[in-house]
Amino acid sequence: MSAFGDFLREAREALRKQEPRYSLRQVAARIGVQPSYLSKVERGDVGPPSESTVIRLAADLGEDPDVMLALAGKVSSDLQEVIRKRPRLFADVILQLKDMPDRAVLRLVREVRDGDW
Amino acid sequence: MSAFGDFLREAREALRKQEPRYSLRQVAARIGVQPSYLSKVERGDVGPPSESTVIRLAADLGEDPDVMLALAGKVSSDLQEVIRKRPRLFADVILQLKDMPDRAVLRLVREVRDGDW
DNA sequence: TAGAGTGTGTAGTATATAGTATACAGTCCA
DNA sequence: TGGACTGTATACTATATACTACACACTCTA
Repeated sequence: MSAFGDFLREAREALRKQEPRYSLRQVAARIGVQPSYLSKVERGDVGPPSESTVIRLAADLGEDPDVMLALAGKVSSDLQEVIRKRPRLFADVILQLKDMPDRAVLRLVREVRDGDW
Repeated sequence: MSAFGDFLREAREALRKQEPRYSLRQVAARIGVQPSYLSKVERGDVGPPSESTVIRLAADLGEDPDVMLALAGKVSSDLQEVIRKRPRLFADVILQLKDMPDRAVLRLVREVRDGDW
């Protein structure tokens, strides 16, 4: 049971139904890893790849890199920069998010997106 | 110039003014690392320590572990679990936070904290 | 029915991470 | 003025990370 691997395999298989260029081997070739490795990643046999590999993967599959990085349990390096600049603030946000029920987070996201900040 | 190291040294030196038990060597001994290593961390000679070491450090100095982890550019493993459960949602929040000015984030944090979610 | 393409199993590896071990020079103060 | 303490420099290291290389069995189709 691997969140990242499952997501990856489903996304790739969905694309593969339309275009054969989304076979495991061809994707692996395009993003520059061995097919055996990508296979292991998809089956959760090994952990999620490095940040740069996740990003190349997201680009090839047309997925949102931030979502894929989140699934991989990583924090993108540009986000790390944001955090580093205001760690206290970020820690506060995190603290709130931890205890918040899903609907609250959803509401928060919507408010943030739609509000005039 | 190391955000984590500077914060650490300042926090420790401040405590040291009151109690000599906050010398570099004694802190190192209590949290279970070599003094030479802690010295390098404080001066930014090496990167921030591992998550568990950061947490022991925060506990010994009476600092907020989430703040220190944020300064270390890390995401605590329990937060990673939260993210893993709803990566899309989190990616959305992150996306917003990236572009938000400081005052907006502050306001957001306050609203979240004080609001009845 | 051979050849191209498919996914996967096994074994090994380069690099980064997160430190250790020991030695050294300076300070404090009894 | 010598012992206990301070921080730091140098050299080395165990473990984890993020893969590679290659071989194998299967399927599809021309």
